[in-house]
Amino acid sequence: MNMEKSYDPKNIEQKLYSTWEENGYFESGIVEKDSYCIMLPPPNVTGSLHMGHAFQDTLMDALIRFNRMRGKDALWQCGTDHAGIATQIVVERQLTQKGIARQDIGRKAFLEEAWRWKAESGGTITEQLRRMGSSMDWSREKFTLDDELSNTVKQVFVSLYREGLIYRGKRLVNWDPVLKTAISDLEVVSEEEKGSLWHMCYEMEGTQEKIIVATTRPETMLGDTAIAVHPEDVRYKHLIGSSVKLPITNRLIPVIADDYVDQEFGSGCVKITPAHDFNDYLMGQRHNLPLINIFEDDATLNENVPEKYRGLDRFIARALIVKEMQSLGLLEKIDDHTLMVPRGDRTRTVIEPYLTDQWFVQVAELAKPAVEAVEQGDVKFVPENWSKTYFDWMNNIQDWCISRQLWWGHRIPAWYDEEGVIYVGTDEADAREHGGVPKSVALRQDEDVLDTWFSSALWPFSTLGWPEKTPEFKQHYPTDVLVTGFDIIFFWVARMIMMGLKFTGSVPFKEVYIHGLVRDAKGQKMSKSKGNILDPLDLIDGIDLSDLVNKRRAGVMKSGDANKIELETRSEFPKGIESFGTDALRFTFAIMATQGRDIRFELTRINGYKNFCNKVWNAARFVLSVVEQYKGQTAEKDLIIGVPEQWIRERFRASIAQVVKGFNEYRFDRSAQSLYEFVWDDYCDWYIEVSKVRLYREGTSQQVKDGICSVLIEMLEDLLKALHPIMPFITEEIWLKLRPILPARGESIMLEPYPAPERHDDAKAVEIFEWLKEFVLGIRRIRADYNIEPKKVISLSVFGNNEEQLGWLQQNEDVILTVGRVGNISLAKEPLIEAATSLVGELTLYIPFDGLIDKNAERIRLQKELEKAEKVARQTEKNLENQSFIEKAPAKVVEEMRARLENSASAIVKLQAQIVKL
RNA sequence: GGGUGCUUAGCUCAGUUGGUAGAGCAUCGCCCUUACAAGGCGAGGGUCGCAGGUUCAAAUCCUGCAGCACCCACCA
Repeated sequence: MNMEKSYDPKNIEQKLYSTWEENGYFESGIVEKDSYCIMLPPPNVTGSLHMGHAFQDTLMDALIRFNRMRGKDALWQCGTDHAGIATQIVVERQLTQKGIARQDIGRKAFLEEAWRWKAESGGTITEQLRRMGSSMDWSREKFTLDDELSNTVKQVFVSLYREGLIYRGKRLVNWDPVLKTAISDLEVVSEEEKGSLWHMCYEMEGTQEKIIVATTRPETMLGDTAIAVHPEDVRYKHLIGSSVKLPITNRLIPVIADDYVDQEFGSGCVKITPAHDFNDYLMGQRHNLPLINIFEDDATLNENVPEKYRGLDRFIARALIVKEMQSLGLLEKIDDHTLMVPRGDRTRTVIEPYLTDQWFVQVAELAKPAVEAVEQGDVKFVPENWSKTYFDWMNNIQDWCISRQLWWGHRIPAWYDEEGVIYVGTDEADAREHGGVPKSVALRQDEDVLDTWFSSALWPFSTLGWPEKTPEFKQHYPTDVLVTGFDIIFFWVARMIMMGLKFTGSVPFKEVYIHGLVRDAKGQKMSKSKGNILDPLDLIDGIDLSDLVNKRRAGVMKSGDANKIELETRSEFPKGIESFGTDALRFTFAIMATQGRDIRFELTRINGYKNFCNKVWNAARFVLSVVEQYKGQTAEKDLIIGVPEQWIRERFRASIAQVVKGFNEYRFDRSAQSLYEFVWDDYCDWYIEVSKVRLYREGTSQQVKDGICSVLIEMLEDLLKALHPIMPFITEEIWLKLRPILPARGESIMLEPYPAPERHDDAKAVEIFEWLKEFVLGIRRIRADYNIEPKKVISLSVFGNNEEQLGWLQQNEDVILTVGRVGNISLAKEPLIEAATSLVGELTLYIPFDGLIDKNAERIRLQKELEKAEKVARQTEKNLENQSFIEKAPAKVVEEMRARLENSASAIVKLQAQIVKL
């Protein structure tokens, strides 16, 4: 059996993945087994994998593999999203570089471009998902613009429309003047920015009186249709009902009273622009004010403003308005002011409230059952506190603007006749039939497409073939868990719950696991523009410094920033990034996936877990070589299973119980931690070391040797299986090498049953082995404290009259002799003086000075031990002297406390005596 | 203006119904011992953000405060 001396993930991973995929191991069968199903949050089809994906995919894959091994019919439904805005921006940018605007080539040609781009780059992310080891069912891969999914979209749209839950109307919406499309509230991000508050003077009509209004957007004055004051404001009460002459346009507008106005802010007078502000719009409705739209769709000024301002950009117009007001002597003052500026999440441009015809979903009615589902626990958020966030949003939910003035997406299935009457249907024929429109009447389809999130909201059932009653839908819906980030609870999670309940009658998933954000080592959010992103593939394969620098510089806009980023990158990664392999990356994600906290990704951590991979690799290398050398033909029933064997089995049982619990509770950190400790501390540091002694020693019977070999193998296989959901590649690679010496097994570790936490009744063995560990540690501490050369063989004396422990000593003498580098062990009839001392259970072990140890040093060492014991004694005494402790604390705790005091007291006596003698 | 999370060793973080404060990395010794130097063996290091309260007992429960981060919200 040949294994390289150290683990090298290169070459192994991709080969194994191809085998798995080719053999169909990822595919769910519709079989007589319980389903376990996860929906992959579909990544943008033309996107590429970032650390957030890698993290999320690791967790999902761990769950899927774990449940598959536990005998479930596991389906990880995968696919990609057409990502309307994001993809359209990319394609438009490509056209712009060729000097073409999308309007030049028209809708049809543009869509061909977009599909071409999808074909070209659509494989990137799916290939990267494969590199992560993701065991998703590729045979069922979907795309949101597939015919099947598009049909679902149309059906849902038509059905909601006919029920009156979708309507079209002229409303003030968030308008992105760069993309020239409406966007939803969620796609607007408000950011605090420094700006100004301009105080402008308006003259009253007919009197000389002036009033002052404060505004952050002077240019919108061209669309003002009122001035509002508070009805109780004594300063302005007398003006209510009179008119103001709006400067520049010289229109007359009324002064109105509305208690929305805050008397304390600014001057207490508010200019009202109903067509360009959400509050003003509402106020306009209350007071029947006219709406004057002053913008074109690109936010240049339109024909409703004085001629000199027409065609100007809004910000240029702003400056000119301020200048003109100033020259008219109507600019009172300018204050610095920080305000929340609404920006588009894709374009970062300032969003305009803009009056247009759009399609909306009336959400309140859908939200109600979706809230109840979470209240009743049909959907559970993990961690639980996210349900509060969900409730807060759902209880204040606004109608959802679902139309986008884009081309890439699901075209709205609505048609208009000459008079603009709307006919909705799954296709034109259906719309005609439903609306009773004869063939002779020409219909034209709505130009707009649906918000990408509309189709995403249907993902859990559209991918399973709904509305057809497919076997997949029956088997896998509702799905088990949705794994996602908090940032799309509103965008996606809430909407899936609403749509799922509305159309399938049940929730789309039973649990929602919300994970944290992956940040850089300094705790900063990773972003291209900050130049601090790490590419998961670079962590897997490694990257040299110059490539890394170039990659990071490329994401940055300003060249000054790029230089700064280059410097930072060079100091943080002086040698670039070495190759860590997928398993190390995945293990890092898993062990850092605690709940309710973001994770900081540090190279030191992943490096540590790469070492862990190597540790597993070498343990396996050891087991395989040792088995080859020492294993005989002992029959199963004749194997001698010793104390260490019983102990390691019990340790595994306890560990695997923790691991299973961790997976069930989405505490991947605990599962991973528990596995790490078992493999390294228990299996490698103790069991393997102790096994060596007994295998290498002459005179060990073949039954014992075969017992050891069989448990070495058994534990190795079990730990590989236990680790497999987190580290799929290395575990498979080793398991395949191990398989020839295992009883009949299947083709792949991923199809093997997950180890179960079976009961072993090995309490005694555990007690003995833990005692043995203490004994060895006692020797090691003395050796280390006195710098006794590791090669130096020492003698040992033991004093004590605990027959049981003396028996353990005798039974395990060989282990102590070898692991402790001890030449011989003798029993002392009385305490020794000229020796270093260590207390182990009821026994005292002595290492005679023999010139190795200085008497004074030993006295100091014992003094320290004594202080420790005294501290414990004081603490426990304090408790036990307290009457109310004895009365009120549980008996078990009191008992423990007594035992602890007894132990420390006996240690104190022994240590004091020894110190005195010295 | 509301809301959520965080504050524990030098760093990054665990700490599950309250019952002797833990890990990894880093640091300091000693070892290239035939699975692994990507390793082994050992050591040092913490008034658990601050102030109160509940309790026999508080890192853990309650209240208040401070700092940091994030989310939501129409103050011109």
